Amino acid sequence: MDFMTGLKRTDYCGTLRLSDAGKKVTVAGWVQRRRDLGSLIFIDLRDRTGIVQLAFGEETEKSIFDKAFTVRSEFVLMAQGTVRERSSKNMDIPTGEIEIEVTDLRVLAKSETPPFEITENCQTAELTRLKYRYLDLRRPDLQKNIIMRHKIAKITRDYFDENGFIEIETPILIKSTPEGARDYLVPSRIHNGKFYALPQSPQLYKQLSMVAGFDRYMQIARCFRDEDLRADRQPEFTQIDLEMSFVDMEDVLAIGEGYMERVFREALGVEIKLPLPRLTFKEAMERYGSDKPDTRYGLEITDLSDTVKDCGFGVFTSAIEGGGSVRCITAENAYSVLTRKEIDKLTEEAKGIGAKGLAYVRIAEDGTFNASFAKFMTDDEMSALIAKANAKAGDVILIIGDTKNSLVLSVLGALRQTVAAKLDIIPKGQYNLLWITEFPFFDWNEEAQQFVAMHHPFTAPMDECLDYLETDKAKVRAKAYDLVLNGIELCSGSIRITNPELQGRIFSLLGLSDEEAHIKFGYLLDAFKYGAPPHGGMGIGLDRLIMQMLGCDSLRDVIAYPKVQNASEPMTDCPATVDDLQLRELGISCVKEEE
RNA sequence: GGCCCGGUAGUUCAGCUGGUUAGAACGCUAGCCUGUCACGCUAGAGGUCGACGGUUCGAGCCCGUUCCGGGUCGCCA
Repeated sequence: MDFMTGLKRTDYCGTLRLSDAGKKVTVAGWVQRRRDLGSLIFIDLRDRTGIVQLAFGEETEKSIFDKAFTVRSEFVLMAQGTVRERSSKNMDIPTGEIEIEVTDLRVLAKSETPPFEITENCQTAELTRLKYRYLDLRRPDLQKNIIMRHKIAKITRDYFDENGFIEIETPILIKSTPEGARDYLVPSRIHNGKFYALPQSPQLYKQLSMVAGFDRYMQIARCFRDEDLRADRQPEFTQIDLEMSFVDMEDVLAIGEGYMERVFREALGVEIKLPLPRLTFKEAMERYGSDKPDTRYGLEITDLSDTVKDCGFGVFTSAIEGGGSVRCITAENAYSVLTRKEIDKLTEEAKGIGAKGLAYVRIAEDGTFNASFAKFMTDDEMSALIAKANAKAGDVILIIGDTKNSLVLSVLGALRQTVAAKLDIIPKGQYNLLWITEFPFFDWNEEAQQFVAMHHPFTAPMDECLDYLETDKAKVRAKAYDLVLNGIELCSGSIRITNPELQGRIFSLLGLSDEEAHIKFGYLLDAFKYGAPPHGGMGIGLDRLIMQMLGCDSLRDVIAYPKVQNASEPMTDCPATVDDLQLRELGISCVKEEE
């Protein structure tokens, strides 16, 4: 093995061009590939900027040539030499017009044969890649993603700094407030039997920072939730956390969408048109069956209730009589894709989410149709339905009826996504951002048989809803808003309650006694006694934003060291057991679960 | 916790109706090769078919259990 003695890197591999010809350079990097032609050897050397070709031939000193012969993939090299124009050029790569005629070569580290090739678009199983994440991250596509992440973080800090925000670090070891998601707990050695929690978000600290007078706060904050993973959900994730004083909802939305405009322009060169479109929660649910609709495609929901309320099909009429509805989506030109077999799959999906069944009408190109319920309907009823659904030859109508409206809508919302994917009608390279506003304040929790806060208990109800907080909870809307990008929830925020009296009222409506409220949030309530400015804010999911901007399917592609589905990390194999001594110091006895 | 999909050389995969010694490509090793750039040619090494149990004369293949991974529902104030 060699040392770097006497050499200092002058250039990155991927940056050299024909204009550098004749220049004496020193480069450093990893061996992408060695091509041995006998008395000619070429080595592709790679660093984070790209690849450059090192050339060894008859003009090369023998000891250098022999060293080049021993080099293998992923060896770490430093090479000094002269840039020269190639006799045969490779126009497929940016440095393909030149090569380095090597005069000094150092092998700084050898490498075993890696478990997978370090190339773009690697097909290797993700688990293997994650076990060797340091090799995976060496691949150009992940390098690109992580460097883009850095760039976006930089733009973020610039934007909020320019808008008067102060970055404040809030603690990672905090008090557990067991509501919402499960907390990750950290045992205390000094206080045996007591625990810290890792923050699900810096919510209360940022509000306290408003009481402290910082006026505008931001933080690129790590957040933790001990819940099951999804492709777009990691147990630890990063949020651009914001809070602003003396603002109403419009001010917060303006800052939020200004940020989106800036980050898309500077990081991607994409222009986002402002103001962003808005939908109320109610409208989003009725048109798309989701509070995070993907508006890149249509397939909107149509209410058929009026059309079928007197028809002969009992499933429909009883749904409506029971206080529910019958609604559909009309999949255009889906006749050949949505076969009986495919519709059976959709039916299974619908049932999985709680629907009792899925009715359909398939209209052939010649205008004839078959429907699962045709025998219960007259011809007139059927044509009225098809007309209301705005369906034509070649279309497929998918219909859900139920006594519960919310179920009808959410099932159609799910089918809408599945069908769009099957029909391949989701445009690529499009970024549909929109705000969802006027969220319900309360959410009925079936399990607990009580109303809980849909957002969090510090969210302010809309002014016009204050009068029926006690009398008609289902109608109360909140000053809460989400930002949705291509069907993914990107941000969530609200204007907060700063009136201690109103806060007390909300706590009691949520079934939280004064005493409980005081134990859990006493410090916040106390703080509000000393002059709390009106404030509100939001959290922007940084990982999800980057994932969408880069067109990735999984958060794991934009997080350097992510967790896998069972919340473990394959490389370090955590979580792991600890010494008995460590447990004793913490006053913890490990109880193994028995069958 | 439920459901769906997957697990065969280092990697990506094939493996028929259960039937000889489990194959291919890439990678790896060695030799040859003066302009390659997915270099080429020749030869070679490399396998507990995720694990355990069962059915069978015989299991990579069938059955059961289990582990691991991916997706999803529940869950995620």
